[in-house]
Amino acid sequence: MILGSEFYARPTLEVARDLIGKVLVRRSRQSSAAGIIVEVEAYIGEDDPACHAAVGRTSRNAPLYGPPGHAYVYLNYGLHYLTNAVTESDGFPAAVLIRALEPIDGLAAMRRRRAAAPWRKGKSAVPDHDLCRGPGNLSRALGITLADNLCDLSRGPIVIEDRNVKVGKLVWDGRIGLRVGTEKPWRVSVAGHRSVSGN
DNA sequence: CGTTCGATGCACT
DNA sequence: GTGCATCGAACGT
Repeated sequence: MILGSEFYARPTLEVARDLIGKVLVRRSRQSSAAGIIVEVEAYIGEDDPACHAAVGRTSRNAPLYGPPGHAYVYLNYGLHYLTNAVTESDGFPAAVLIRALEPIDGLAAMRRRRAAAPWRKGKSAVPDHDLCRGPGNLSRALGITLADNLCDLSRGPIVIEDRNVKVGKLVWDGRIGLRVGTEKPWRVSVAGHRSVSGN
């Protein structure tokens, strides 16, 4: 069952917790690729120094201020697309960053897209459990680009489904890879999962 | 093991 | 001009 906007129109920490174990799917022309969400981070409001909305509303972060249940995709470090789900109410800037997936569908396409990265030329194949490990990696594996920014998560090309997947115990800790706001325990992941980043 | 650092593009000051 | 919500290679223990 595909999650509708009512799922996202809630406090961001609840949405973050409930996204663990859901299935992120991206459909392209022929195939579709999917994985179980095993790691996310919450970014909440203009008072959160790590949230893009901390600088106020700009053209880039405008999706954060829009209706919940839409994608916020942006280019980071000039190299990586990062994928977020917009949460809370229309007008309040908040989102959940999808940081890692356990690949379950479309592995061949994932391997092909990962291998196509310029820095992987001549390198060995990516192990399956690393295909969607890390926010930049999962976006590349699923073929997510700026074209997916603002897409309706209940209509695609990116959708998130509840497939009644059972996952392990959840852990909350500080967000990683940030210069500010690392003290807030707003990162949730499946304890000990191989596909979780930052280990 | 651990830590450091370059690649790379664009939003923002 | 500055600084990233990253990745992975290249070092040093």
